[in-house]
Amino acid sequence: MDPVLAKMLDLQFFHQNGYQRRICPTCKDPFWTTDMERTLCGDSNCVEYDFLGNPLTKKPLSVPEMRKAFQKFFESKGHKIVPRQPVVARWRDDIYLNIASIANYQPHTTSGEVPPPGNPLVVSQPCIRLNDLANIGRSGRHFSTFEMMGHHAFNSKAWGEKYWTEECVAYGVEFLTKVLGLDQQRITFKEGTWNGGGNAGPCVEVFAGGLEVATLVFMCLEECDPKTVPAGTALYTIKEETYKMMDLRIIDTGWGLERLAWASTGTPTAYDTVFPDAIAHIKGLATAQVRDDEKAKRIITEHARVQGILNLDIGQKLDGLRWEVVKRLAKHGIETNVNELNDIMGPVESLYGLCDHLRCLSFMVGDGIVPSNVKAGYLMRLVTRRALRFMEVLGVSAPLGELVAWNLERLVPQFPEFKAAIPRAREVFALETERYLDSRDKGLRLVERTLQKKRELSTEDLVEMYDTHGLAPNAVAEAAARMGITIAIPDDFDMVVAARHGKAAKHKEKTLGLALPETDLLYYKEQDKRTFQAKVQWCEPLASVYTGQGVPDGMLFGVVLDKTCFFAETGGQPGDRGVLKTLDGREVKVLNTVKDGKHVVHHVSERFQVNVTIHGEVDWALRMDHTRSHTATHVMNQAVRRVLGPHSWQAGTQKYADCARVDMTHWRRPTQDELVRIEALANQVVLDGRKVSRTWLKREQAEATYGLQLLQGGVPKGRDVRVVMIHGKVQDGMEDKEFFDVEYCGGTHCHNTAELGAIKLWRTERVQDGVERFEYSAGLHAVAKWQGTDALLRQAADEMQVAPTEVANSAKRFFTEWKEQRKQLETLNARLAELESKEAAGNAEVVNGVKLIATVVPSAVLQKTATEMVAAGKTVALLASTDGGVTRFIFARSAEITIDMRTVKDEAAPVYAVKGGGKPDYVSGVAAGSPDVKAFLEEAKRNVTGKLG
RNA sequence: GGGCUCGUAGCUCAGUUGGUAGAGCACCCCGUUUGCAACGGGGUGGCCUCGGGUUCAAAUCCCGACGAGUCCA
Repeated sequence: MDPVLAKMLDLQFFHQNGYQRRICPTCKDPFWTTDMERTLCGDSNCVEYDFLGNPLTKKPLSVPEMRKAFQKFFESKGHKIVPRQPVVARWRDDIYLNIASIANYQPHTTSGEVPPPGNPLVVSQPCIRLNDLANIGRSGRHFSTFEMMGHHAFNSKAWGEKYWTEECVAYGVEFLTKVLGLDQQRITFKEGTWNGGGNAGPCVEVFAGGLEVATLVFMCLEECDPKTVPAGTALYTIKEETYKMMDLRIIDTGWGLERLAWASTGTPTAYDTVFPDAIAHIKGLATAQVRDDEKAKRIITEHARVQGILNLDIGQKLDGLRWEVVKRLAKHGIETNVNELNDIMGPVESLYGLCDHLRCLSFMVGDGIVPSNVKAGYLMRLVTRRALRFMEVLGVSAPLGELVAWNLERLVPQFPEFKAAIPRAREVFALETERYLDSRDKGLRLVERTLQKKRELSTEDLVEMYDTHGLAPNAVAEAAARMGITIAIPDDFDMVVAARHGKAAKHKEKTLGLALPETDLLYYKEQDKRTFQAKVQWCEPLASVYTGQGVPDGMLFGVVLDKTCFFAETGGQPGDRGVLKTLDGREVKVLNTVKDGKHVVHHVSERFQVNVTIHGEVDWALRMDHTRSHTATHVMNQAVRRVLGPHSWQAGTQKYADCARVDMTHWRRPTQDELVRIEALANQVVLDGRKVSRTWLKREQAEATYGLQLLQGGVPKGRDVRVVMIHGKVQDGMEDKEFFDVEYCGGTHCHNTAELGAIKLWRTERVQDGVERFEYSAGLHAVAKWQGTDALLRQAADEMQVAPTEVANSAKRFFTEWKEQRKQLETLNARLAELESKEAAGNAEVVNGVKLIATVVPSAVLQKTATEMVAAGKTVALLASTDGGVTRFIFARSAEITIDMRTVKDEAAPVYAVKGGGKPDYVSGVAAGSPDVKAFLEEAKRNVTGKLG
């Protein structure tokens, strides 16, 4: 560790309270302890648990009790208790799920911009981490979902000095020893560094009884680009990233709520402490035997004890691991073998895993995630499918939706907001279960089919089955085993899959890096102002993005003004167009307007001199179209949420002049009835003539008032945020609010929804599983859409010569009749072909016992007649048709004749310009150069006669 | 956001280098047996998702649309 950072961990607290600094011989890390006998650091990798059956605390505490004890203690130390955030990290664009309590305050508070909701504060934040899935249910301490209890202090000039390292560690020790009653000798502090979310700092990990219970991070570094920092800045490298000291110093602590509760009970695994009710409930539903005899109990307990110390890697083979455990159990005086261990631990691990996943899914569905094949929804599907597999192993036949609902009901006392999610959970998981079963059955059929053909599977096949059809290799191997075929899963399977997928590029915002004062955005001050005077600050050529649209490279210029009324493209709203005029009368078109950092760049095709005064004029008709599209988007977003439910969340938008679209999450396609209701509600809002306001607020104030629904449209930067609200009290049974919609938004908007005139929802599309795209138009463009569909209907009605109201009926009748008549035609053609072939057969020449037929038939029955003729046996059919203006032919023969009809065709080709081909017994084509079809057939007949003779 | 795969009878799917659209199940009829199940024979059922293109010829190849599945970040 860097000496500067290391020094921060050399605490007076340790020296004054009898701690000694030692180096752990196993992991080589330095640690602090008051136990003079202790040599090992206390990490679960280095020592075995010593608290199982021997709790660390005075009395056992449940999860809610432990949470309360923690919050009350830090409240007594001046911390404000703040509410949790959802498990889906909607305020972050770099992670999908909330992974730490500090994540709630990144990036805007950790950057110093936005004050925290309390300083210092304490929060118990539910987090979801899916990177250790293989350990969940197995290690005894890993959870997919856990609560990270954090006490955070943000020290800065602006926000004041709260407390730093000394107090932080002192609080921790006081909480553990005074509140929970731990013996100080059982606590150790291991030194380390921590990084994440763009920040880093030295830290101490707190261990007790062989269990890591907390990490106390002294966050004082921020990520930086070493090329751009001023010379002489001290740089620190942590895990290959470069950091520099920041102005803020943040106390970032993470206490494992579940682990502390576990330490207080000393049950065999943390799962027994965290979800005893769920374990009992699932056990009651399972048909698989979960052993709970005395030996099994001892094995489970000892297994948990030794498992803690073993490193479980995802890639590690389970058998090897089991064997390690068997050896370790032997040292503890328990005789067993891998088979027995598998029999006992297999069902137990599935039981624990299922309970964990039920909790995870409860939080996911409760906080509004919708299963999907992208983003957070994909992670939800992943966990759902794992839960379903655990249920299969355990023989639990109750619907997954019921289990999650059961779990949610038990969480409601702690998380009342989950109550509304219970009926949704039943529906969502019923649908997901169906999808899972469908996809699995389909996959297994594929495995069977493939194996019937090949009897083996290559690595390529396995990868294909996983990547394309979602079939895990072990599921494939199981299916193959049932067919008596053994499939070897290659060790490098994961790597082969990974190699198939390219690396995702880290996108970084590119800017021109102009050293100019910020552009004054007049459209935020006076949105209705369409003309203005300004000074040119900068004008340089840009690489043209308009090639093919009349602006060649080198002829596109970017103009930055000191102020502008031109709206710059952001948040899915296109940039303004218009003109820039100089005082001497030159007039230049603005093709587009974009943002570049804090500057607005106008795209023009002529150069302007810097410092000249120009007069700008915005294309107002276009601006108003964009404005209506934008306000209509807010109306539609909220209309969708009111009809489909509050879980439905915006996943992207784009506004155009004549239409706009919004992508919303939902677990299934909306029904026609729902679409009708959405469109009707949107138009009701238009009809209501609701006020639309645009207000600048401080971020913390806006979020305290309106919450996370503000983030529908994305995550704005900075502390000053613009809030767009559609006013008017709404009572729709779902919720009772003083307003219809409220969002962060930087776009232009109508003053009143009545200005929209009307909204026409004219199309929906499933852009991803779980994401529905709604396309609509506002104002006269909505009218145009209605007129468009009206015209189509009229056109269809005219074609059918019926009234528009009769179009559906007539179309149905026409289609039915068309099918019937087509069938009749086929029957007649078959009859005709039969007659043709009989007649021709009667007149056929016989050469060496082979009937040789050469005749002209209607093209409609050409093929059928040929088939008919050769089916009779010992026949060569040389048929042609001349209707339709082309000479088509088929040369076919019965199976027992050996002539290759392709050569007959080829030999006629030079004379008659024959094009065609086929198989030895059947060729077809056209004879383009045949004015006389009879001569053509005669020629072919002579040829065949020769070959028969 | 990126990648891969699939749309053929009511269902599950074949369909070879482009060359006569198929099987099993289901359904209907006849027969045998009869407590049911079953068995034998025959039959009904296809805008090969849609729109372009290439070709003498497209279910098949190419492009696009629509619909569905799946993996990765």
